Amino acid sequence: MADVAAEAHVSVKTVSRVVNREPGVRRDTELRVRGVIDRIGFMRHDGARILRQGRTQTIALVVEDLANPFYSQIGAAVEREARVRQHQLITASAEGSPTRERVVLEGLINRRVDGLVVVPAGERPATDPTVSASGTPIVYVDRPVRGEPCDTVISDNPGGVRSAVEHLVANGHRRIAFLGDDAEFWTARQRREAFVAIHDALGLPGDTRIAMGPHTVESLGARFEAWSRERTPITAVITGNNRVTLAALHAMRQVGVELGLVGYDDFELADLIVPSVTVIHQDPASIGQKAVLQLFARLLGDESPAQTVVMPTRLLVRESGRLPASIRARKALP
Amino acid sequence: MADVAAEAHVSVKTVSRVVNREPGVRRDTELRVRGVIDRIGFMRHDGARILRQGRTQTIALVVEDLANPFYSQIGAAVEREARVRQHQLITASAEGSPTRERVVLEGLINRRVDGLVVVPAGERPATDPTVSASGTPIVYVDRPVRGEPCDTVISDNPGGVRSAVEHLVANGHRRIAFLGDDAEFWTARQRREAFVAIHDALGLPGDTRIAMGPHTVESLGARFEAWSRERTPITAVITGNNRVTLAALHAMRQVGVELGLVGYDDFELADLIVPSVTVIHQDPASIGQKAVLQLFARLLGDESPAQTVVMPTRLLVRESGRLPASIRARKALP
DNA sequence: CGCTTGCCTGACAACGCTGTCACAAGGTCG
DNA sequence: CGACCTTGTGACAGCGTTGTCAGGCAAGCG
Repeated sequence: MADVAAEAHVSVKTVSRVVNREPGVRRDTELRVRGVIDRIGFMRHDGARILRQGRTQTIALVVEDLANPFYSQIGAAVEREARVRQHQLITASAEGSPTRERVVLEGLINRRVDGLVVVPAGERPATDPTVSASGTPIVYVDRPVRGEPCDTVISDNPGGVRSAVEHLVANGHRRIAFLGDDAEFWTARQRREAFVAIHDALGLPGDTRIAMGPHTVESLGARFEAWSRERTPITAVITGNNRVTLAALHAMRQVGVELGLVGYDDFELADLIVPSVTVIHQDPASIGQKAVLQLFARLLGDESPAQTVVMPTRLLVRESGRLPASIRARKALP
Repeated sequence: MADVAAEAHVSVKTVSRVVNREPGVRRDTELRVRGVIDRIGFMRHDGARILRQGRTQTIALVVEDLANPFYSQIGAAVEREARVRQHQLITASAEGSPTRERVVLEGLINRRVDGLVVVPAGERPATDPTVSASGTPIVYVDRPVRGEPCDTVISDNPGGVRSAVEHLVANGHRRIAFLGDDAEFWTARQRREAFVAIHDALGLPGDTRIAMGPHTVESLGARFEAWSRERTPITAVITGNNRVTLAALHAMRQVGVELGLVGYDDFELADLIVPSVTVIHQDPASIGQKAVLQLFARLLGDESPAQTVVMPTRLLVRESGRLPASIRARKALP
């Protein structure tokens, strides 16, 4: 900037004014400065600008696994919203480890990102002193954290699970199993609890099968085979998220069992599988968008109490919730 | 840092030394400083550090659409590699527009990112003066750019397409169509050209059907119907990327045609569809990783000539390449 | 005892920008 | 004709670090 100033016979401040389109620069001065800028290819150093102004115009997104479509869709939405607000997005992955999450968050706060959208790995980061002391606004997504209330955007897990169970029951299923992801995840636990609650409320058989992850195709296959050998086998499963759904589909195919299925999370091609898969749909893009909106509200000075937004889910009814033909036949026998 | 210094009765420089674990600080001084740091919760301001040191420890990834699994897998790989090298990753989307890409790249260069991994929207960004003048190392991914040679990581498109055509021919297909994505994309064009070349080399019928995108389920459905009414209808299609494959699958289902299919890009559940989908597999994670490795080599001073890495593809043979039963029957008739 | 050596520590400038304030020149007004 | 405003411009400090260099002090050496 000093070079430009010297070349254009003005002060650096005037160059700064031109670069930032500040008013109060005479037309011919501006043109002269612009000419020099173009000629020597000057580009403002945003690092210095940031240091001076205090705002980094950057927000960060911390997720578990960027390759998971659920998170990548959130990521795409967050990036888009950030971009239209002239902010850049740093994406970081904690790979599900609270320890790594702490390190990642500290790094981001050292960088003075203006705000954070976080899918928390553990459940207590809110009380992490370094993070909360920094005053950086955070919006949590998909899972809440313990401690004082924080801005959070979650899915209506109980509602989603209820719609799934009711749908299966309406289709004649009575013995329904729940396959949740790792119980370490709050989401997995909340969905399991919702499942148990609605299951009891509907007066379904008491000896429910519930299995929490991590699941593999093999482990699920073995489980399905074992279940199918029982006296009163289950006829349907509800899977706790997209990972589990995919594993379950592969496992069913592999061991050749036929079960009713409703999966949490929609996924590409769910409608092309045979039978097409009924899912509890939650829209990751809306979730991400909602989170960013809340974050920017905070950045603009919104001081209202922390807010938890529960995003509605929608049951996308396809075919997999029906009572499989083989089961209908078997039941008709005696 | 000044606060810490005052509190610990040392100079800011000593605090700096402690924070950065520089040698040459007496044990008790260090402990005293650390105590104060913990007590008042000091966190180094990386912005200032960056300004002073010149390196931002940040790289950026510019893609077309973060929600597309192909890109999000690249993103996950790039983020991981960046993280292990103590760098942060800024992800940005240009939404396929060269104009927006220019703006995005300028923004990133203003931020002085240390390096860029770019899936170029247009074909000439390399010659963009602002970008090249900045001296920021760039590695292009998935598509090359025109102009002087640049570090590039691309997929072996001709090889992939050839394996697909040969596979279909080996399964008895003779009349094969190619459905490419928008011809604006280099990848789409290169795959089309490879298709034409191998098609001719194998002496297949000359009146090949080739249709470039953008495609929708509806447009493809109409096309399939029209094609099926011809005197000598095609029996198989090759789809030019994951987007097209998905649309084609939906379209086939919708209009009820049965065609052989090989798709470029593997996708989740390709093996669970009926018939399972044979694909040309390219590994986005390896592509992303390769790109980052090259980028960091440049950052560490590698001055060797620009390099184009062609990543091999692998044909994952499933069922969709077979001659559909209906067609076999029809052929047997006369 | 004076001199060198090595170890700690601190003063200071600089990284590149922008906010504040001051100032000059020209115009307007009573 | 002086007081006052408006417009365009520049000097300067300071954002929070770190690299450089210099200095103080104790130990080692001849």
